[in-house]
Amino acid sequence: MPHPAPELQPRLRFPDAGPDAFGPGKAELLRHIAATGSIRTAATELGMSYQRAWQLVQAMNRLFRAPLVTTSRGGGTRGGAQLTPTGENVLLRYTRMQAACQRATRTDQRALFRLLK
Amino acid sequence: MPHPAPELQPRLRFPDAGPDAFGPGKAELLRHIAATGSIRTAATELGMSYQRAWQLVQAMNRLFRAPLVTTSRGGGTRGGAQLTPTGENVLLRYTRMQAACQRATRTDQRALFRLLK
DNA sequence: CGCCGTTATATTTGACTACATATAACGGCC
DNA sequence: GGCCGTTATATGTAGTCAAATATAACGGCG
Repeated sequence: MPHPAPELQPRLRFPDAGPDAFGPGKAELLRHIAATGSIRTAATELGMSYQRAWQLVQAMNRLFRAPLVTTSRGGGTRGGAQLTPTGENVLLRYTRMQAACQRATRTDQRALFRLLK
Repeated sequence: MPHPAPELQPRLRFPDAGPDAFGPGKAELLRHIAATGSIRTAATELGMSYQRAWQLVQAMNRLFRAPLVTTSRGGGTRGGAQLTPTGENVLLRYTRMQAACQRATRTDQRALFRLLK
């Protein structure tokens, strides 16, 4: 079963459709930053430039009342990045929302995929 | 109660994130075409150019096995556009999926909105 | 006080997108 | 066969966006 049944990953974005909104891209970046402790490493793993990742982090931090990611430069650890409690909270809820949407739309998803070319 | 509680409109797109994918924009266009019987009128109502609407219709028709919109030119009716059964089906299911996602994520939505700036 | 890998910023270049503009084609009806 | 409002297509242009490039700043540590 190479294609276990095509499923759409619901792409939730908020608060609007603009490019600064929080969506699946920023969520994925957040996951990698949490796992690696570095914006640069996360960016490399996702195949995007450091600048792009940095832009996204800035946009995220500006979007919420409190920053989602904190950073540090230099020192013995050579700097790095960590998720704040707010960041962890946002990531947790977003992930849960994705799963909930997936569950709630499974039947219609399959029907629609059968209509695709 | 002017703002009855900010709610995110889940922006479902499939089959991927590309610009040709079916999402809320094409769904809305489909609704207006169904209501007005004209691509041009629908485009005007949505504040977009006819060309843009036409591009979207083309992309939709190419995406699915059967076209979602049929068109006719000239004649007594001066031409127009209608939804095919497939078009009606897609629109129905997409609308239902939106509503299901809305329901399934209400709690997390509110929590996230409280964190926004 | 220099080493190091990271964060942080500025600038330029090229590609892509959106938009306006223009024009053709259609075809029942009078 | 001309009228009409719509569908359908082509083209040039401006505006926007992504990527590449280059460089500065940081600061614990040996």
